[in-house]
Amino acid sequence: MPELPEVQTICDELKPYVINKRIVGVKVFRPKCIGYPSKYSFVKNIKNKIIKQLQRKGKYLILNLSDAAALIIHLRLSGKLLLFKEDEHILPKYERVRFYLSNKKILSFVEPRVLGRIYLIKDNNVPDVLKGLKTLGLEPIDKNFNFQYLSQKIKKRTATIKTLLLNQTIAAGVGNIYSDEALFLAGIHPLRQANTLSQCEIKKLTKALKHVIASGIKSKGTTVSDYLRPNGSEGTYQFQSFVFAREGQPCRICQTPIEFAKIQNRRTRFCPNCQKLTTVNY
DNA sequence: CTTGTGTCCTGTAGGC
DNA sequence: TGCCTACAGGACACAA
Repeated sequence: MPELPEVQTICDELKPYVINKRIVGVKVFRPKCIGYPSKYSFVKNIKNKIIKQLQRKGKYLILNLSDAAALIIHLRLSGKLLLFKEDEHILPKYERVRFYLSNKKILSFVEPRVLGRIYLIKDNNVPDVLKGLKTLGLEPIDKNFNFQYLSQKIKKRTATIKTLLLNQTIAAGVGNIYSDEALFLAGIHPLRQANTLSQCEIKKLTKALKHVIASGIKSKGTTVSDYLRPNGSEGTYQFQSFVFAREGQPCRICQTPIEFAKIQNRRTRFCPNCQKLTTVNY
């Protein structure tokens, strides 16, 4: 599932191939994947736009286009952006949208589960269907994401800390993988109520979030099922993860088997020994 | 405002 | 073999 490090990797690796290239054509195989506007307007308005800039905000990838337009892509669970040459005649399975670029490259939006979306906006007018982009909180790698920030966001909340880490208005770009990893590094059980965390624990969690996101970027993301980089290669963070996708395997610190719990209908992995459910006061 | 639950989607895995 | 169900989960709508 693409989170901040995965989307950052995609952004970085697409850049050299798409900046200042013109979108000469587009094919929409699955109109559902166009979140805004209609398929008709999307196809009509995107043609001949030039990709001026690429950036990432939270888990959103933003392609700034000529004529004050922007293409915004959210990969959700299983979305990929693959890049290949026109003359390679590659037809990826589950390809939903395909962009033809002026350098004879094809940018392919592949999304088996059809939850990912592509939006085309104009003059910075963000439609309601994209309001998550406007309400993003700080990203853990932001220098302003510090103890004060996180503490103020969570200290009075009764929800579990895991739930709040997945909340994009609190920690933009964090998803299931990196929230589990950060909670492990901070020694905090994912089911802890946020308002029971000590100052020390929130400080540890702040540091852990910054660390796992930065490590994820260095590793070019985590490949466990769907995520691939634009050239089809895999990320490597999964080889260093402490808990993610390791249920049943021994904890790398204490050998206790990693467990999982369902939190907000999400599978959450943790070490029952390193991450105690009881409040710890320092 | 906050919290928890249901929904969108479809391929895959496991049960029988 | 083949049908069925549960599951994966990010974001959002909605109810309480």
